[in-house]
Amino acid sequence: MKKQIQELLLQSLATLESKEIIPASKDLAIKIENSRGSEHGDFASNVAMTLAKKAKTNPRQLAQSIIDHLPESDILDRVEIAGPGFINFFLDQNAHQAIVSEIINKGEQYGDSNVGANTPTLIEFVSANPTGPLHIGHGRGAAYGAAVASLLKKTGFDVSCEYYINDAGRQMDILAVSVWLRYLQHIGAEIPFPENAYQGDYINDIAIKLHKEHIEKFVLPAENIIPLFKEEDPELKIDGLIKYCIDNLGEENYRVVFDAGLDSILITIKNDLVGFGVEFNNWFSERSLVENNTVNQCIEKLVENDWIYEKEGAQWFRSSKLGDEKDRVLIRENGQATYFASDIAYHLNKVERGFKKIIDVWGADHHGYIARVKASMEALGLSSEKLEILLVQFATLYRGKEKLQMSTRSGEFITLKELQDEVGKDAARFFYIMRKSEQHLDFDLELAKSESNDNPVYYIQYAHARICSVFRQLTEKGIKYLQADALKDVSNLNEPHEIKLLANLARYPDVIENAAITYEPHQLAYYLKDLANDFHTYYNANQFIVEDNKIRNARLTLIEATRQVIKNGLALLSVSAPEVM
RNA sequence: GCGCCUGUAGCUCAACCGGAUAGAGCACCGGCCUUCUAAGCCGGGGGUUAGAGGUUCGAGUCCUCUCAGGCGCGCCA
Repeated sequence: MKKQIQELLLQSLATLESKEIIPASKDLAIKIENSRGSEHGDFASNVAMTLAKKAKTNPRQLAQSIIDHLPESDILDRVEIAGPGFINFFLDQNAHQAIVSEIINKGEQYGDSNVGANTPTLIEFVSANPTGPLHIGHGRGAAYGAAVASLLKKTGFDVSCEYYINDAGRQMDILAVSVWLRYLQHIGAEIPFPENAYQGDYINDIAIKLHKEHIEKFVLPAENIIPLFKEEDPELKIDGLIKYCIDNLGEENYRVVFDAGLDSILITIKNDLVGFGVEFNNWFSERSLVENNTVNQCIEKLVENDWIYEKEGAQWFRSSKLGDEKDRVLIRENGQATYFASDIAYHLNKVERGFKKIIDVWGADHHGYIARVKASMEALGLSSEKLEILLVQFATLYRGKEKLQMSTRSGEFITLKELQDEVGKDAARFFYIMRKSEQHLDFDLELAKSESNDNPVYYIQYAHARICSVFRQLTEKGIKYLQADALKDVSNLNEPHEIKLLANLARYPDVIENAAITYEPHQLAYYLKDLANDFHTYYNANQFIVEDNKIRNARLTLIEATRQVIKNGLALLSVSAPEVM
């Protein structure tokens, strides 16, 4: 609808250009917005004000010329000038009513568009280190990433979702050692446990399973291990333990312990995500980049173009030449590549797989990382404009007024699974995306759980269930409703609440498109609340099942269309649309 | 100290690349169930958009400074 108005405006402006009333210009950015109040019509444009200066006239006069040259159209009832020079468009009733059959005909496809033009798009999100179960902080990234992915799919992007598994690097070695030490303790060895190793109970579970499968294959004498705890620096202590473990268990056995931890945690993560309604097309292993030499090749390429230099025994990347604050280490003094080195290879790989749009969803604590990744892409001759990094601020969990603290290392955190078990998937998913991603999120467990008026999820779902209920009533009363016939009666929709609902239903495709291209799923959440409100108001003001056949049919098709849009919108957020509540 | 994000009603938050009288929910006050689910609806009070300048027809939105909060500034990931 908006597009049609835009087209009319463009034609009028073209006429004015040809008459030289306004100067010709190449790209006219015509902005049409949905009017806020109905007294300003259905749509409004500010072109007259933006063009007035160029046309050397005043806005209201120009607005009049524009209106005078608008082509005839049956979708418009009237057009008015208002305020400083706004042009307000009032839609004809028929145009409003036509949306009902459009929605019913398109069904689940209502709201789809092709602005994405099948652009190959990769969205990487969650990508939590496999060192423990997902906690509620990861949940926000999961819900947000999944929602953005769904929106992009709906708007015609060819989307692939990916989880990057950080299965290489020091954190994973710490995990392996944590498992190994718990395993030794489980067998009965009197060995301490470092405070900076992973403390969670899940480590014990993995250790016990390891013992069950491999018996005492990984036992080393405790008297050789205990001296390693004399080291005072906790970081050096754990490094010593890692080294001892690898050296004395042997690469092969160490890998078994390492993989026991990795695999077990990864399975948990996958299951939790599936339960949360989040599925990935691909799980990409960091280790694979190291093992198939992509990381080395990448570094060689940078060396060739003089992006690398040596300092203090390490290999540095000249990221400061490309907008970063400082240069960054790629190869440490000990010969190990840094996480950043893998990440350069990973982003190169993403481009080489043919993705034209690459989206990374990161926690806000990684923002300092953006400049170096973009720098690395430029250094490799790739356009960093393909890369879109979306930051998600942290979520703070509250139980009523009480703030719940957490940290992964200490093992004191609320997992995503626990959250879901407590508040349910629907509320969890909705609450996570309800706020703009760059806003800190206060997640109140009590509120999410409450099956009451304060909970927006139920408010929307209730609208859906109520509509389903009306149709059940219809059946009970034995009243016939034939959709195809009923659609012919939509001209009976003229009550103020009906017009409001029709107008809001028509907005849906715009909402989806805008939410998608700005990566803001919260817009959809707000829209659905608004739509649900329109419906509840209508429900309370007008009776649907009335004597008059035509009016009854018209109203039923309207709420049927409403039901469809609510269902479509909730589906995008992976929130269910119950038929009974 | 430097960089990024945030600051809107008592609380939690919206405000569509700068638009018209800044909007919702919660909380508070007052109404609506012999009629399709009251998990609902209607009405009311509540604001110097942290503060000060600037840009222009027009600023919560853009620029500068100040104040407050969060995060980052590793040869960790």
